[in-house]
Amino acid sequence: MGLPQQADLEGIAPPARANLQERVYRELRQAVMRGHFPPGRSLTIRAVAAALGTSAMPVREALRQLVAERALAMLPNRSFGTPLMSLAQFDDLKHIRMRIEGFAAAEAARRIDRATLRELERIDGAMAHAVRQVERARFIALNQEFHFTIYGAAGSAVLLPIIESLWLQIGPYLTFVFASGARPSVTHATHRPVIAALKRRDPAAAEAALAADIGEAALILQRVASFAP
Amino acid sequence: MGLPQQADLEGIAPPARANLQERVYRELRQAVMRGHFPPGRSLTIRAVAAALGTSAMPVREALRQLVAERALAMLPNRSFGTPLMSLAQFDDLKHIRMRIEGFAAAEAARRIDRATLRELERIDGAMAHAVRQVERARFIALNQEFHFTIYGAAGSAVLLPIIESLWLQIGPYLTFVFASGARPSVTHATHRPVIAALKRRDPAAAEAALAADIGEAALILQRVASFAP
DNA sequence: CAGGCATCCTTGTGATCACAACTGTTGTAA
DNA sequence: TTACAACAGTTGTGATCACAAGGATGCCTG
Repeated sequence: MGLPQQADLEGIAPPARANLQERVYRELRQAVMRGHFPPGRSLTIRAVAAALGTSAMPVREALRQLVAERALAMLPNRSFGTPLMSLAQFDDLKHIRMRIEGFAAAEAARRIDRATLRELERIDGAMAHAVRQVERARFIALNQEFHFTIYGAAGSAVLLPIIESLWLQIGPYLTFVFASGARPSVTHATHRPVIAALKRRDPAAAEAALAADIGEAALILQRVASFAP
Repeated sequence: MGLPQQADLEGIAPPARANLQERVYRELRQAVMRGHFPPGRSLTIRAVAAALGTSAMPVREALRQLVAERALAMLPNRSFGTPLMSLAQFDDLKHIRMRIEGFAAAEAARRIDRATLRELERIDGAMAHAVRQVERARFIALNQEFHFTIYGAAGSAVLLPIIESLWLQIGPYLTFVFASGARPSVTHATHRPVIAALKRRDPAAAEAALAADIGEAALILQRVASFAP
């Protein structure tokens, strides 16, 4: 009965749990992280349910899950929405990101293999291409892929969800990248030292280079974004 | 109509939102963090609802929220429960904790005020008392209060929920403290250098002392706990 | 006595309904 | 014209029901 057990089947992806709630959650999560919703955007259960063609049940659970991850917040009017940060909060987030993601980069420098390094080179090349074509959405997706390839190489199942939560928190502010004419090529420039440090297996340099990348990106965002008082 | 606005009312606690779901969430969250549930303990929606005298609705949302914070996990049998870690995962968690909570301690050393320092002394004294009386539950609560007083002094709204998530993840392993005859006095000894470093406003020393405290505590837990293969 | 199968029970999941709190608007009266 | 009250609409929240998927249990048969 059935195919014989094969070693290939080790550690394959979970069956994706044909869970409606899970699908709604993934959908909203990616939308937030890719900057589809501006800061302060309010999301009502019924509106999302209607947009996705489901009932309210899966949506309210997905929204609540995203609140727990700090991707969304409960507005004072007891409604869901993307958080609106003050400049001080944005700065706080930037510093924590530099520290935690820098740490992940240092760990990655100790463990990364050749195949993953080549993967980073590939993404970096694709980003340069996306810059020329001014495909901002693709650029943001590639940037995300670049960073999380490194964080994945750090090999910590504890660290990864933490970093994802941090990215969910800046997510809404990526909308300003679309709105403004900011040249994303700067980010590309800051990626090169990261790759170089990883190749040299230099943890301290990797940490510094990645922190610099985050700092640069935050500086650009700070210029074009608007903040809560 | 009503009382005149007073400056005293600035920044008071939110009205606690007489939310049933919120209350269930808080209850379960604290139970997990205080080590009321052993690793691998399964929690069914209906059982919790019955225990709390509510319907299933608030409970399922609270459970899902806790899954998002890594306090609970979805067991392969599609049921909720506290996570069961392997020794490698426990070690990973320990290292991330030492790094992130150490960083928080370093920040706290830069910003902590005299009143909070006195508060730490008070908690430390109470812990010594609890040790003598072998009140393990009280000891765990005080230890939690000690650490989070420091983390609160770090003054980062981004860092605090991250650390709370880390504590939720070790929570179940605190049950072994109750089960075993482990002497918690060691923890008290490692708290003294932390306080000393904070008093000296020495970030590096505070980070090292707090990391040492976490390392010591994890070592004790490692001895008495049992892990997944 | 052992193995396999049918049955029941438990589980999470999704939908629907009723409700209270709040918002914004509209209509009326001074 | 303005102020206030009533109302309609929207929102999250909680309860309840139906259902499919597993898992366990017990019965029946060889």
